[in-house]
Formats: sequence, structure tokens, C-alpha cells
Amino acid sequence: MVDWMDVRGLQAGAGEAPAAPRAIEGLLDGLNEPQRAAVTHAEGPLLILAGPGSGKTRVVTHRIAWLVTEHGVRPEEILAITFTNKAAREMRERVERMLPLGRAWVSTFHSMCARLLRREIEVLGEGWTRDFSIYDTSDRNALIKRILREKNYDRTRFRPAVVGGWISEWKNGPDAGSLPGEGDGIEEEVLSRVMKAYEEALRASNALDFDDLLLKVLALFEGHPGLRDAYSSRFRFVSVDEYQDTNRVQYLLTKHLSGYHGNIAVCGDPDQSIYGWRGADLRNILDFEEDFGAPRVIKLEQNYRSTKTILAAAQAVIENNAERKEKALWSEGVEGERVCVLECGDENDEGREIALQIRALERAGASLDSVAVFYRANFMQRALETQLSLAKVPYQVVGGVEFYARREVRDLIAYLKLVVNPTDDVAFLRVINSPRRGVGDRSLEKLVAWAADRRLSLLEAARSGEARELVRGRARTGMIAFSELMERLGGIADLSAAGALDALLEEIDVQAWLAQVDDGAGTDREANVDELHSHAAEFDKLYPEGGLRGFLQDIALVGETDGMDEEQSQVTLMTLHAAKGLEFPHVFIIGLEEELLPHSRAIFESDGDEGLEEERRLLYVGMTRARERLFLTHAACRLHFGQESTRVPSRFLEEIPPRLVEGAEDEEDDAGLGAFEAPEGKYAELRVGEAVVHDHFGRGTIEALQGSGVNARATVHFPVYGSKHLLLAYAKLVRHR
DNA sequence: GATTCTAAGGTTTTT
DNA sequence: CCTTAGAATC
Repeated sequence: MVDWMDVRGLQAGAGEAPAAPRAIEGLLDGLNEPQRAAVTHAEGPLLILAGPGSGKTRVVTHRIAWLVTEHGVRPEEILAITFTNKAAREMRERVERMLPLGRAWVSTFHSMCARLLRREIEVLGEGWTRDFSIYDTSDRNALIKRILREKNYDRTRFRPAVVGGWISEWKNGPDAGSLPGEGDGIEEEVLSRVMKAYEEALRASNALDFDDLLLKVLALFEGHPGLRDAYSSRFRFVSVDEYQDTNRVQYLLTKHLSGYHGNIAVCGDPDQSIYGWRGADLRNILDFEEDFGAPRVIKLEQNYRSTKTILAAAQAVIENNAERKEKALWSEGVEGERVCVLECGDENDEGREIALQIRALERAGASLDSVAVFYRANFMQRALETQLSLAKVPYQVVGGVEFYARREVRDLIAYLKLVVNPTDDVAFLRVINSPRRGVGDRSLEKLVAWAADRRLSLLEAARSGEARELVRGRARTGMIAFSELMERLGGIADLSAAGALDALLEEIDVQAWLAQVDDGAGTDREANVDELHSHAAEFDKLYPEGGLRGFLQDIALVGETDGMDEEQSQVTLMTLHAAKGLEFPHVFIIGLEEELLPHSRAIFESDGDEGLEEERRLLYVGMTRARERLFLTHAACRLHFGQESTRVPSRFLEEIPPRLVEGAEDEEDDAGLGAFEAPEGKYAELRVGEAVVHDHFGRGTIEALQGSGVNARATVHFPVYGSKHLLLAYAKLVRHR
């Protein structure tokens, strides 16, 4: 949850003086030399280049504690920026185990900016007030869709999400803050015109999108140096985590925030930069030394997480990148077992193989929550889930359908947003007809046009007798009923979050509304409403001062209840991107195939190796999550978009030295000997040289047999696919004639 | 205004 | 293959 307290008292030192914190026992104990140096760095710029598993979080949290207890820094002078809200929460918790953090700001760039704007946005004088709404991506898209329709653009060619993406890209690009010109192409024209209308609509609705949160603060800082200096001097110690994933706008904010005092500590790892595709600029961290004037540079190179083997394999891969800062990672850990590369038939075979290996790990004493499976693209999740379910391996997927994306939840939030900000037209359009009030598209079209002519918000329009004359029948009754409802709800804006929600639910007759909203998809919508209520109640408890406004801000910026369930013993499934910052004893990375990892978009892009290097970093991030065992799989063919395609093993696999890979060195010998011990059951009759038929690969010849029972494997040569190592338990080999 | 049909298009994702 | 969005139809 975003910390919401402390909206007052910009002046450092305002409020009661806290008792001087005591030195914390052992703050530096168990830290290595560079870690200690980083923790005890006080004034001036600091760049921490932290390899994976090098104790970065520990260093950052201990440094904050050290600043407070040993260097006389007051918590309210500290601003710590993290990559996600979850990371912010965790960092605050970890520091607070050592000392109270009180009014320190620990947050993402976005929540920091939202919080700052709640106080200062009126200084801009551009029309926004402190009750501004925050539009998330789907609010944004809904608005753009409306604009595209208004302007009669081909909405199949120009999809709202795509145009929204362009706008966001523009707002994070070099000309952020200005509007794009029309240029000569149709795309430039659409971007230019739609964005112009979009920006006007945002202003008219007193709303900001995610990008604006940062841009408005930037504009404030640039236009009002006094205000910038007030914040920069209040936050005497600024730190930015995951600096390799910051974009241009975030870089500029960092500059402004630290301009006054230069006490800026950034930390990150260029080798783990995986968000270039959404505007993160690797140069921010690569150029930090020039940008921030002779910083202290500390490299954390000792890895405490992975076995030597895993570390060496990951290192061997990443060394193929040209664009990087050299790091000499080392570990005092054990050699560990070799990396296991598994070749599978297709995606189902891959899933089965993973289930099988997980069972084997379990037999060896591992618990299921020590296992994670990473994949490049979400579509790979499905086959994996199918096979794990069949094999009865419990799993959880990280990053599924977001709670706040569910329809009934979004509707309720839109009501609340409209109460707080009656000019929020996106919210208005979302709920005017939910529950159904007979106000259809045609009626709304008239209302929108009427309101636009008079520069009024839709709610104001719906209140006016003149506008009500535009429509008749049910539509008019509904419009009147709705504006009266909003009238009645006006007073709940100042209630607590749960109080406001209760009042709302009472007014709209939840049961009837839920019955309407229900599409019979079996989703438990009532439970979702209850969950929203408990979120609200929890928020009230945590931040009694926050109220409905605070709650809305909080949920606008927190994507999900984003917790992994750590209670139950189950395997964790997620994309490689989602894996950043985590660690697991046992890691599987699936689909190590050309055009998947590296992804085809990266392979075929024109501008050099940038994309390819990012793919390599992605694999590097995945590999370095593993503590003890690392499994890499690839399939010979894979079904995608209903199309079966033959797969080529990833070039990255070849970058791992064979000596680090299980069975890679001596495979040839084993196969030649045909060491096959005591074959049993139905596989007993298979012999080297025999012709067999396989589901996918067709007819082939057995070249070698190894292992027994469930581990019995055969090397079979297929005319089309070449030699394959197959697990007999799954390959369903049939003797040919 | 609701339901059904059709066509397109489908990395990665946080805020 | 499967989801989604928009158009067509009742």
C-alpha cells in the first residue's frame, strides 16, 4: 500500500521532535567490505552497481537505518524510490524492523508524484485541482476510444490501446511536455490530433494519466524553482532503486530532486535492465558517473544466492553482451549441481517433463514453494498449467487478472471517483448506465455534444433542465435519476473509505445491480465487492486520515493485491519479467528457443543488437534467480496461434559452457555404449536399432537406451527432426510393425 | 437495447 | 487456438 500519511508539514522538523534514535546493534555486522562502504556513505552522489544476489536490498535498507542512527538524519529527510509499490512496502517494512521510519517517503516515482501533486498542482495554474482523478490505462483507452469515434477515425486500424501507447511513448520521449506535430503520415496525423483532444479532455475532466503524474511534477519543478528547492532541501537524502530501469522523465526528476544537495544514491545493475521496450534507458545508469559528477562507485560483486555453477553459467551468457559495465561476480558457495537442459517434444511434453522433475525434487526433499517456472510469453502458461494440473502439481500464477480490473470493482470505483471529482467524464460514462437506467448510446451522444458546446462536464449537463430536454422517455427518467443519485452521494466524499462505499452500496441497490452485471461467467462478483470493502476498511484502519480520497489514490496506483501466496506449498509460475528481484531454490526456464527467447521481435528488429542484448539480460535475470538448481527446457515443436511450428534451440544455450551442463560432456560416450540397465515393463522389448513411431516426430530408429523405470530414456533418430532424447514414460513410442 | 455474428490479431508490464 | 471489439441483427 502506498504510504499516505504525512501530507502536511513540508518543512523538515515540523511536528514533535522524535527521541534521538539509538545506535543499532550490529548494523554493519556480517557485511562485506563494499557493502559496508555503501551503507556508510553519507553525503554526495553514490552509484551502487549490484550484481544479482549481492545483498543489495540489505545494503539499501541498512544504509537508511545508518543515516538515521549514525548520521543524524531525520526520517522525514529521506526519500527512497522503488520500482514497484510492493518493493516500497517491503523496503519500509524491512527498515522499520530496525527503527521507526515515520515521515520518510518510501514510494514509487508515481505515488511520490501523486502525493506531491495533491498539495501543489494548483500552483501550476493549468486548471487542475487537488481532487484530480488518476486515469489508469483502461480509463485512458476508454477516453481515446471516444475521441477516435468523434473524429471518425477507422477504429479497426487505429485501436484505442495502440494510439494510447503512442501517446504514452510520446510523453516519455525527448519531446515530452509538448504536442507532436502532424507530420506527413496518417499515423502522425492521428497521434497529433487525438493527443491534442485527449489532453484537453483530461484537463476538462480534472484528470491525469500515469505519465502526467511525472510530467506535471517535472513541469512544477521546472517552472517553479522555489518549490523544487523546497522539496529538494526537505529530502536531503534521495535514493533510487532499480535505476537501470528508469526512463528519461524519471532521470530528470532524479536530477531535480537531488539538485540542491547532491545526496543521491542510485542502485541497480545494467545487466538486469529488461524494460527498454517501454522506455527505460540503460544509459541513465551507464552515464551516471558523468551526469552526477564524480560519484562514489561501489560494486557489489559477491553473490550470496546461487551455486558457483549457476553463477558461472549466467555469467557466461551475459558476457556475450557488448553494451555493459564489466563486473566480476564471484561466490564462496558450493559448486552445486550442473545446469539441466531438457529437450522436449512439444509444449505438453515440456509441461509433463517439468511436472516429472518437480516430483523428483520433491522426493529429494524440496518443498513445492521452492520451485518456480519462468516463461517468456504468457501464452506458454496455458499448456504448462494443463500439464501441471494433470500431474496434480499445485501451482499459483503470479500476475493474472487484476482485482481492480474486474468490472464490478471498476464500476464502484468509478462511482466513488465521480463523487470526489464530479467533472470526471470517463467515470460518468462508465456508470451512468450501470445499473441500467435506459440511457443508451444515442442519448449519451446528444448529452456529450451538448456538454462539449458549453464546456461543461457531463454530470453538470445531466443536471441541467435544458440538456434533459434533449432526450425523452426512459433515457430522460434515467438521466434525472442518475444526477439525483449523484446529488445524494455528494456528501460521502468526506467520509472514510469504507463509510463511503457503504453509503454507495446502499444507494444503488447492490443486489439488483450485481444481478445485472453478472454475465454468468461464474465469477463471484459479490465476493469481489466484499473484497473491495475489506480493502477499504483495511485502508481506513491503516490511514485514518486518508479518507475516501486517500483510498482512491492508493488503489489508482496499486495494480493488484500484488501478493504472492506464501502460505501454501505450491509451485510459482510467472513471466521472466515478473521474476525480477525474486529468488527460488529451484528454477525452470522454459521455451529456450529461437524466436521465443530471444523473441522474434528482437531477432528481426533493424536497429542493431539492442533488442537481442535485452533478451540475453532477460535470460540472465531468470538464471540468476536460482539458488540451487536450474533447469532450461526447449521443445522440438510448439503450438502457437493454432499453428504448429518446428523450433530451433536458443542460441543462448550454446553460450553456456558444456562443462556446466548436465550430461553435455559425456553424452556421446553414453549413447554409444547403449548402457541400458534392467529394462522393465512395457519398455523392455525396445532394442537399439529398432524402428519406432512417435506421435510428433513420426518414424525413427533407436540409437541408444539409458536409465530405467520412469527415467528410462531413448535416443531416437528421426529423419526430419534429427536425433532426440526421449523419456519413454511420455514419448509413447510404438514399435514399427 | 440486447444478443449474436464476424474479423482481426495476439511479447514482455508497472504505474 | 481463443480472445476481443465492433458490426449486424433481432
